[in-house]
Amino acid sequence: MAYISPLFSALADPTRRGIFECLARGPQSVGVLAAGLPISRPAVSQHLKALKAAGLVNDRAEGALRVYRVDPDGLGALRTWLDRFWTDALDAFRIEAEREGKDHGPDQH
Amino acid sequence: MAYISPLFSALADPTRRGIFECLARGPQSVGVLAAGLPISRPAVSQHLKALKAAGLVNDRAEGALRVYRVDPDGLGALRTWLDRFWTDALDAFRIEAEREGKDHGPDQH
DNA sequence: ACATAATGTAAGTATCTACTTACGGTAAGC
DNA sequence: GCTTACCGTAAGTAGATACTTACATTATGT
Repeated sequence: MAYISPLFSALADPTRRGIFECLARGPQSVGVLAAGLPISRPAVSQHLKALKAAGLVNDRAEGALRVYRVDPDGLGALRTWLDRFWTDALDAFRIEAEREGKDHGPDQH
Repeated sequence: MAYISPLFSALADPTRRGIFECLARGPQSVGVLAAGLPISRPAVSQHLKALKAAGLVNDRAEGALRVYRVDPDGLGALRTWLDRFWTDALDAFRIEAEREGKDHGPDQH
């Protein structure tokens, strides 16, 4: 689970997450993405680089343009982590509830 | 969806995510958590403060100790975001696949 | 009341990060 | 070939952040 940190780091920044959400509505080139944002185009390139390193997006050359799109594998890894975590937390809750009920229940006067 | 950033930020740091994963195996006090980590106890307190601000953990006083535990609402918010995103991305993929098939399909000589 | 234990907070610091501008490289059009 | 368009990278900088030590606060035990 060492490759999960870049996923969270990539999605932690609001601007970068906005770029990712925009790509979720369909593939897009760097220039078009930058045109709809209040930051420079190189900044968008750097964000896309981070998203790509995290496995959240792919890129392919399309003529002179470079089109980025969401990579489902990245979201899949996040989903896997979250699911495993969800079950662990629920198990802990169940165990804790049983322990509370037996050993530390509220005093009935 | 403005409250999602602290969630990702909180889980982006490996140390803080480790604390959260430890809490997923059951509630724990600050001192015990710090004893199993290579950082100081105040650092653990600060991480727990961030996790609490993100809605990922709760804390309750238990005598002189302060016990922290996972708050399922935080994970639920993450799961909701991820699910909505998952469906959006899949829709975009389907639409893109149809568009590719009609307008830009590979040339069959 | 006093001492001890457990924790949160304040202040300081080194590192990381998100941006900027400047520059280099590749593809399309004349 | 030359220009133009699109993009990535390099270098620099202001702000965020993850730690540290020192101190304040609250609860338990004698």
